[in-house]
Amino acid sequence: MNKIRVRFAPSPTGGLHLGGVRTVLFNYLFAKKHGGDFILRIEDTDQSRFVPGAEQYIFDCLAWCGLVPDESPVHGGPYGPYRQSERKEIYRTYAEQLVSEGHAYYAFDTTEELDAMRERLKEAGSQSLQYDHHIRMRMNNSLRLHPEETKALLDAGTPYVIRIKVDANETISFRDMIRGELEFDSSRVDDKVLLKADGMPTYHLAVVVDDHLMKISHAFRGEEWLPSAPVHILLWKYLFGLDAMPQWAHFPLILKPDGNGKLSKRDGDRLGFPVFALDWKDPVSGDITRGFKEIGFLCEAFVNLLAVLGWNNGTEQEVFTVEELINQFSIERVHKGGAKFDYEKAKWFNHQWIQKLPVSAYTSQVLEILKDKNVSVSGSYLQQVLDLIKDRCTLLSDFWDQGFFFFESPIAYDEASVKPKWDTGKNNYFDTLMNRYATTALWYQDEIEKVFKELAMEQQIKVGELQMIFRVMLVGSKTGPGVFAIANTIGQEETIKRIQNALLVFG
RNA sequence: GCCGCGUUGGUCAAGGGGUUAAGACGCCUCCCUUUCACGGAGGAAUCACGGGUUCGAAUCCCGUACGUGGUACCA
Repeated sequence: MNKIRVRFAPSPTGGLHLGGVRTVLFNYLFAKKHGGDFILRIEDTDQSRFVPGAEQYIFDCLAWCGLVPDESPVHGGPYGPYRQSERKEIYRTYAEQLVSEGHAYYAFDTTEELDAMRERLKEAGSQSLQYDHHIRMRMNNSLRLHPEETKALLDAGTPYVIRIKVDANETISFRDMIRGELEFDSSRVDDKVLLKADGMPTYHLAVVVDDHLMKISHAFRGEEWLPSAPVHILLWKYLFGLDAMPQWAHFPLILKPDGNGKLSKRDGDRLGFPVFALDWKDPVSGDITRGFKEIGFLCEAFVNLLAVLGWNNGTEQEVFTVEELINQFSIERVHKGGAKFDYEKAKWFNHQWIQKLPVSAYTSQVLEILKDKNVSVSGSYLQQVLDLIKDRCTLLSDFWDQGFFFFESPIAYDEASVKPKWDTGKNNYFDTLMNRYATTALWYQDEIEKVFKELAMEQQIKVGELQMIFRVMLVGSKTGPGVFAIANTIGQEETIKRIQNALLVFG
């Protein structure tokens, strides 16, 4: 058996969204599981849609996810170039070969003529508006024209495209690793353009040629490609033989959470969640679309949640490391039906990974968040804080909301909770507590709590109420981890200072 | 319109002729915590519909409905 080789072939037209990254992931997992190669090929054949920076962005996304290609325009490899625009001349050769073998033809129809043709078909009540065997003999192409006419047109430099000639009444069948045997009636397949007037190939020609030249063994892509698969099968048959054809699999779509349809960037904006892996800045409008990374996702969680969107291993396991995924992945267990994206579940995965990983794994990322808040702390102090509050964090950005009071004194107090409980007794208690804490020799959690409770007992005040007030003094609100753990972490001096500050407000 | 693909709780889903139809997210209740979370224990909620085949159908077959993708010199 030949070496397993798979490819992901995006076009650099904008941000890389969930569905794209999942396609990468499934390709990657399949390759790694079988000791194969994962190739990244840039499909930049549509010059009108080229977006500067989009290619680099794709590499950045892959790098963040840890899905590094074995071969690509930047990683190199023996089958380059890996950018289709740099392979332009290769495709023409194959297109011409198809023409000379009678499987394709030159078509000189202008855009206007094409529009007129569709208009006529529509008026005639035709159910299909395709350029196919029904109408091709009425169009301006080398099938209908005399060879001399065609030659004259060609010699005159008339713009033309090359179209595949799909014969009617043939059954085109192939096996999809996810969906099983699939059959199409060639009569319904149109004469797709293979080579455009600008000399660039369309996707249809380019995938087949490149998959062959790059020795791709398994061709996986999104379900949106299923309807054009017959064209690709035909091309394989005419060009390289069906025996050489890779095995196919078409992944289900990722759908929007509400309503219906394919998940798009717009849905994320509308519903308030990211759909891109990384922040994407539109080079024209300058608009920034937030990415999973910047919103506070760990790459481990992102990969994990994508993996189980349309795949599972048949057990109850949901949290997987990449190694586990590589080990257990199988195309056959990928679903046929599309899945609606659920952001709540996505966040749950991130929470799981924040708990699963040692805090040292993301300390530096939290440090970045703190830097934005103009807070600088030592790594060891931060690590201590992180361990205390990670349970309550779903996104990395939550570490600020859940732990800001470890880095700065409260600026406002939940007075509504404290006022009703406040009296001279409480005032006296905290005044004394301050002094006791000032003389506490060993500052650690149990001791802090012991001093606190002993004083409460002496003054015969209920500990519960005092604890709540103490918490508000240290934090500003009634939230956070154990109050004595907080006091222990922020330290003796700071604890006393905060009591003092609060006394000024409540007293 | 035509062609393709799909359809198990609100969502992700296991199960592929006999099950009390797993589990997870979310939701609700309770416990824990004199805070808020986390955690723990429960709960509500499902085989799209109609016909077959079969002793028996979520599971196999056929229709229908619904959804979705394609129908470009875009990928």
